[in-house]
Amino acid sequence: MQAAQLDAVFAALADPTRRAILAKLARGEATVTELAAPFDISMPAISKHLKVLQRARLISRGRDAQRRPCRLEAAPLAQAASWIDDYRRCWEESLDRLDAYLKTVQQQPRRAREQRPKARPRGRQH
Amino acid sequence: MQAAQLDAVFAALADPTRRAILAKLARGEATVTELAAPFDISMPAISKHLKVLQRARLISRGRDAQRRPCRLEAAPLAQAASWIDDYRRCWEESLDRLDAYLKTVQQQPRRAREQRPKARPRGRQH
DNA sequence: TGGTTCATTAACCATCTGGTTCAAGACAGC
DNA sequence: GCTGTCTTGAACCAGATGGTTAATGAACCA
Repeated sequence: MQAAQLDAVFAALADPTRRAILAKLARGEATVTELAAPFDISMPAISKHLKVLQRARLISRGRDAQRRPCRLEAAPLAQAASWIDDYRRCWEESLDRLDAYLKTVQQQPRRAREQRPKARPRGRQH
Repeated sequence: MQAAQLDAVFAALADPTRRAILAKLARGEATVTELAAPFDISMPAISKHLKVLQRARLISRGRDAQRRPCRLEAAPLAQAASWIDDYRRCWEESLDRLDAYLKTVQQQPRRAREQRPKARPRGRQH
């Protein structure tokens, strides 16, 4: 996946309105007015959001008379997930550090817990 | 995970410089100058990127004399992956459509997606 | 002490983003 | 045709973003 495509996908996912639109589309095709209904913003605003999603190829659009139904497209989401996935090995280490940290911290008085930056346990890294 | 946190994480991931920084951090802690080295931008620009990553809690920072080493933090990445994961059922449908389409088009046996194991990372949060 | 290194802050700039309103395009039904 | 519905386009605005340069802070070293 090219960088620019990843840029577009993550940028598209960074807005709660757009995530909500995707959530609705996950339950099936929908028209623009249907997608707009839950939100308190104007139709052109929705149209812009759809354009962002479309540029990221997260949705595709059809035609049905005056309507332009939207449908969720899987591939870019899968690719974004796959990008994150590449870090799994590293995060799992980090999650292990987190676990260890929480374990040690939960046995300490609360006051000591509040300024953390220096005290974190440092796992081995590669 | 709250919406605002997801916003911050996806927005942070939407920039190629920041993704490259994360990629480097995946191989271990690094100082700001080390992180800046591959890029052709000024140190304050790197500093700003780090602040974005830190606001998204994707990195944490320590202190070592004048240096402020950065470290990858796993949890928010895992949470972002998990958000995307919630759509898996829908995308797989769509990916299946894609597969079927490719099959009819190129008339080749498709031993597709064996490279998507992806059982959700360790059911830790959610 | 004073110089050097590592990193951040301040001030500024151009561009992008998310919203608005008003106008227009595309189509169905009468 | 005319009218109403669904959707997009154009123009505009405020605030965020990604970059710059110059100045400052913080810590080491000699």
